[in-house]
Amino acid sequence: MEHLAEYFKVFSEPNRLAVLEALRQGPLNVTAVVEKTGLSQALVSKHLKLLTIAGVVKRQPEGSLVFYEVIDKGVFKLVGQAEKLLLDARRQQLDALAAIL
Amino acid sequence: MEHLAEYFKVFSEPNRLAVLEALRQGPLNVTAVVEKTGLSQALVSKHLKLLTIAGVVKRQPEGSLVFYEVIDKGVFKLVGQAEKLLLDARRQQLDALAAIL
DNA sequence: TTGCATCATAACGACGACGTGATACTAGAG
DNA sequence: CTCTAGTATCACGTCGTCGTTATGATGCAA
Repeated sequence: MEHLAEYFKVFSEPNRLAVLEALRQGPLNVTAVVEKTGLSQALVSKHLKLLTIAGVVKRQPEGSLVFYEVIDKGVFKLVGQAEKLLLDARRQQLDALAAIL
Repeated sequence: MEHLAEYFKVFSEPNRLAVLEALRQGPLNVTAVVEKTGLSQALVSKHLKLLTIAGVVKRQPEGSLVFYEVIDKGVFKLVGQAEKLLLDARRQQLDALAAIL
């Protein structure tokens, strides 16, 4: 249960999520992720390291570049599910509000 | 994207996850959750409030008791999916290790 | 070898979340 | 009305994580 919470924590950070999204369409090297997200290089490196340790992303050096790739694209399904639940939660809250007014 | 991260954050805490699990089989009042989880009353109250604000759980007072209920049981699907991905990530890491040794 | 990218790490300060203990609030029993 | 069980909230200390700046390490080209 603690491990599961830690896994969720991987996705609980906006910038980390942005880094993950940058990798949705395929492998990118660090600089490419930096340009695509607008985050600082040090920060991108940190998040990529976390994602690697979490087993979400795979690190592969190629010459002087280092490419990162999402291992199991099922993570995007997880993200999509969360988005859906988030929308439903919003609707429910509006409904609850409407029931009062 | 920030909101999505916040939503993930809801599930990124072991005790909060435990509170949620306690509600898997149906509505419970606060004391029941306290007994089922072993957490302090104040802490359970806090987590339930968070879950309510997040729209995951519904608060319904009944007499002097207050019952909480999971609104959309799809959240358990989300949790299950995360568990699956977590397991796969573990396997992948072992495979990566085996590829080196 | 020297220089220039690319990437990783260290040290630091700031901010937020967690858990606890104490206290307020509420509804119903007596 | 009073007392009690159930629930919510407050104040506080603690700890983790985030982002930045600066620096270290690596590979390739000239």
